[in-house]
Amino acid sequence: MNHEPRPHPRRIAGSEPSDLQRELARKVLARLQSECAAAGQRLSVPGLAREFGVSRSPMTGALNLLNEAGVLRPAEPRGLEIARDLAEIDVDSLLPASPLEALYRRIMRDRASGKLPQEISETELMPRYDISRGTVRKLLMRFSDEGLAKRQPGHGWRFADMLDAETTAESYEIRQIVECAALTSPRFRFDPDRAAIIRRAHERLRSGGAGIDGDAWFQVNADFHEGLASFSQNRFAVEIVRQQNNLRRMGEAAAFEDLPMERVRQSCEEHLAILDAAEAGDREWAAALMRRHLHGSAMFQPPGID
Amino acid sequence: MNHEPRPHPRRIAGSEPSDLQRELARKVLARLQSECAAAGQRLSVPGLAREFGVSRSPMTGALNLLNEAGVLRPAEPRGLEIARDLAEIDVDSLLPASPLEALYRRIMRDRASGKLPQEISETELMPRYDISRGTVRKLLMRFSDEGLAKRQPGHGWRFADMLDAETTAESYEIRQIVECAALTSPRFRFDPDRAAIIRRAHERLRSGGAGIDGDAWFQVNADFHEGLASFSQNRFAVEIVRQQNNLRRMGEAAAFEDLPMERVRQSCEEHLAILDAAEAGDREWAAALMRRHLHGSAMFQPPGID
DNA sequence: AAATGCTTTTCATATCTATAAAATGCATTT
DNA sequence: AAATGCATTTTATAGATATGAAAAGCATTT
Repeated sequence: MNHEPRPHPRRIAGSEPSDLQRELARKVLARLQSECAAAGQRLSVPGLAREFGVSRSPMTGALNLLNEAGVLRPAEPRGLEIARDLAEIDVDSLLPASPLEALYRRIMRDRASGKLPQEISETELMPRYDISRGTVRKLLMRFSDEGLAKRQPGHGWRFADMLDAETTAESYEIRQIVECAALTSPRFRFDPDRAAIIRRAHERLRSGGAGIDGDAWFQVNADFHEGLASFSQNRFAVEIVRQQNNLRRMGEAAAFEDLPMERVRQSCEEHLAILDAAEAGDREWAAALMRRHLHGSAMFQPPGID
Repeated sequence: MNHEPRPHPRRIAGSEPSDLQRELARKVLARLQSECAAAGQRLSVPGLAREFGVSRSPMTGALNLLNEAGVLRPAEPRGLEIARDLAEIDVDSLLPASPLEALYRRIMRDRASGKLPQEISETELMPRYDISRGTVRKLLMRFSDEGLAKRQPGHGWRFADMLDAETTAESYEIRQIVECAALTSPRFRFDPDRAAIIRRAHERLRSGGAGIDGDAWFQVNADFHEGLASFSQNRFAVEIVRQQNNLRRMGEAAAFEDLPMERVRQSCEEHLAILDAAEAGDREWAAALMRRHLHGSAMFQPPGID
């Protein structure tokens, strides 16, 4: 046990950042984009740390990462500020997902496509993806958090049901129930700022800019449904919508087919109409539209188009 | 590394059974009670194992435990059968909960009563309850499974909000939405067997037999709501009701006050009326009663009385 | 007062081996 | 055909240490 000064604890430029720092960097960038933040704006580490529920250390690392990537630049007399226009940046190519995140998605795809069985043991996964038990645990815990897997009583884990027609029908039913009720809840309160962000995302998509892949559409879609649910001021409603989104994400991971652009555009229109009705205070009408929207989507397999 | 014969892998009578085996034994006993199973009935290990989702090994251990406790006896020419009348048996005193289970409840109580903060680290819990890190993880994972705690991005865990008036109101709102919708779902299918079990439990409670503590009432109550939700044939509805029950269990763990017997009796009546309406096929009426039932309960603090 | 940059402290992960327990297989019985 | 009892294999937990990362404190700057 020696007491020599240890190496500098902060991340050295060029060394590998932690998974958390990478993910934070991606989230911060995405958030700045959705806010349409402009070059020159300074960023507050404590503020962002609070917003994302972490301490200053990893957030400092995340901003350094963005600095190295050229998104931010040192500000005078200190701190960091936005270095350039963010609208054109594609988050995924500038800051690839962390290895852990990539693995997570890979496993999800493998499960969705049937390459992984519904029930599986940790030791089965270790050699398969060449990872340690700890990593397996971390990944499975994340699946568990998102309601996509459960630990079985004795040994092993079990992925959630999905894909099959029955589960899909039940999913649409519960979404219809909860989302429509959220719209007509007495505690409903429309949040214009959030609505504006949702609208902007839809319009960008509708106008057919670059990078409209399935993932992008899925995210816009999920944000719409989650956002509307959040207007009900009921955290459980939001939780339910979020979990349903996760489930659908898993189902969709299987379908690699390109999405029918026409359907996407129509869904966008429907979303915007619902948003308009909600903003105008005509919540019964918004709920009716939502019911129809979800009902219409349910008719089309595979899930993911709504 | 030697190759001498290892000790017998099956549990030796008198040695400590595993947590899983204890919990299985308790569940099997409870299930036999609710079925009003009679002395002399033989038990099938493979059948029970399948029913509870485990392999034969732990189920064999669980039945041996019940044998040692005098609930079962060896049958001719082999196997085990019920040894005596089960109606009078109090599960908790005959087969105390496993140490892990006891710890789980203790932590829940401590959290509910404010002895534990909402945010907490694993290392804080280790010395506090004198347990290893592994045990802490297992317990926290269970809290997480039941929606009562979440891992935070960086370090530490965070228990779910509860108790405060706002969360309670949101909880009642979502229950009203989901449970009433479940009753009027087009896929609703009444299950007479399950209903009979629920009825029996209520009647036992109403007639004021021995051992009517808060826990017993809570369980009957939870089974009622979960059972009715299950008639909707929608697994997500059941999941939601279950999670809400877990939340309320946590909230209730704080309130040690004795329950007002009059309120319990009234709730029983309301439950039975809802069940009757559902059985008679008058589901709109059942939903109306349910709405009123949940609304009435919401007026009374603390939660737990419904 | 609030943010920054750095330091110190606390916390959790990685990795290993030993061991306990659950899952599975199989011959045998009914 | 299905259940039992026993044997074997597979799977996960326990315990302990080294190490890396996040949280928290503090002086300094604006």
